[in-house]
Amino acid sequence: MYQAPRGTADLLPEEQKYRRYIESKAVALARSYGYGRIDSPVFEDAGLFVRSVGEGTDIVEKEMYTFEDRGGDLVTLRPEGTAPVCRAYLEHGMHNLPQPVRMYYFCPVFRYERPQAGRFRQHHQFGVEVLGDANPAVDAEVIELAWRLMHSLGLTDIELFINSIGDGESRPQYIEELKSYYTQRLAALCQDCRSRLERNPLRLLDCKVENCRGIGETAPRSVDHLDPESLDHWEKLQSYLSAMDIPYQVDHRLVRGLDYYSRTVFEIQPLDAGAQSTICGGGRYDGLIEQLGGRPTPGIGFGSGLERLTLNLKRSGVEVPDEPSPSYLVANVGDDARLHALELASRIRRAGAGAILSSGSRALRGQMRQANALGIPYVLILGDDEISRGEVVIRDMATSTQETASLTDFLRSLESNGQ
RNA sequence: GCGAGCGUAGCCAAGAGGCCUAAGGCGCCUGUCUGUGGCACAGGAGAUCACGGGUUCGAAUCCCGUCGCUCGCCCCA
Repeated sequence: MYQAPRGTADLLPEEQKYRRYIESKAVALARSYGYGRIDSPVFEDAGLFVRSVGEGTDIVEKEMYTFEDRGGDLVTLRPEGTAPVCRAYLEHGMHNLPQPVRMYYFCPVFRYERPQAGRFRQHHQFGVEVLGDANPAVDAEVIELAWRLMHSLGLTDIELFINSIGDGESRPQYIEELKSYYTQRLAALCQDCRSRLERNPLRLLDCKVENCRGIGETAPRSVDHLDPESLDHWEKLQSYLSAMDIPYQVDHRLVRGLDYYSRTVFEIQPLDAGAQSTICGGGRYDGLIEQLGGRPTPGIGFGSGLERLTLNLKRSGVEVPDEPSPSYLVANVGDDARLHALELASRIRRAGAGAILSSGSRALRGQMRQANALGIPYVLILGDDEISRGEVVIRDMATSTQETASLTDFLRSLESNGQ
């Protein structure tokens, strides 16, 4: 038998309410901040991600689904949400729109990883991007949006971590300093950290190994090596967050695994953090548009994993509303009744209400059971007697009461309710 | 990519070499109730015991491999 590919999952009907819930909250919030939706293709030219995410990153080096299509083009299944939005910004000349341009998206994301709790090969993200405004007030707005999204979902036991990793000017100097600090302590470092030293020095700070952690505590901090403008940006961001009553913690070890970030980076995590705990992560990427061939254009955004959000909703016992059942189930007894039931169900739907046509192959008892199991509030009963009199029995399942009405009256009241 | 645990019907599971033509529960279907749900009782359907190979007179049970899931690392949402 076939199974869904490793690291992928079917989202079954009974799970959809979580996805629907998150989407409706996220859309409402994004729209209230003036964001417009964008949908980009599931696959892109492979080069887009190599250039934006960065050649040395894990994502590009070993996690991308890249293949040659039948025409010989090298394409990649989207491994993250930001680069395609930036590509679209450039492709559609959005710099001619009033700046900044605010966009949000929902999309599947693909990374060839080893699956475990909260980590998949295909997952889904909600994300936002703001392009064309370098002001720290925008950083604060984006972070506030992320923070308020979590709260509107009912996730309140969460923490916000922020850091600044400097810009293209100051970062190389900081990285050099970091390297020399770690090089002096090379003997005490774990194997991974030794290779990180050359490959991705910023990640040294994030090592979980006990020894390296200790070394990281006293390592040079990026915020102490900011150029004057980045420092100003950093300080303003913090004062803005405070002004909006958003509690945050500065985490000097917070770095992110994508090369395009500059200045502000942030993450939101649940308090009882497990391994794959980050439910929202983002940052500023002022050099990215230029990197992709555009004019220098600042940008900032975040991504949030829908599967991880769902996991946390379940863990925290947040009540998510069920998707409503249709109001009516049309039960029928006898071959003649089937035709009339079909017609009645159709007319109910045309009047704008929901109806399920019961398979009349079972006894009425079985049809009632089905209505009960499906949570249908009203059962309409059609048998030979009702049909010959042009009537229908309307049973209210919650109160176990029922009345007989004429079909035309019933449909008329349905239509007037619909308007 | 590395380390550890697990894999018995749609779901939860008993089972530890022969008494397994695999217990029980949930769910599903039917009946008790000739046209009326939720409760109860009775019955029924549903499993090549993840897959492949091996050991043995005999394997769900032991061994090996593969696949999948879970947990940790790495990395990230």
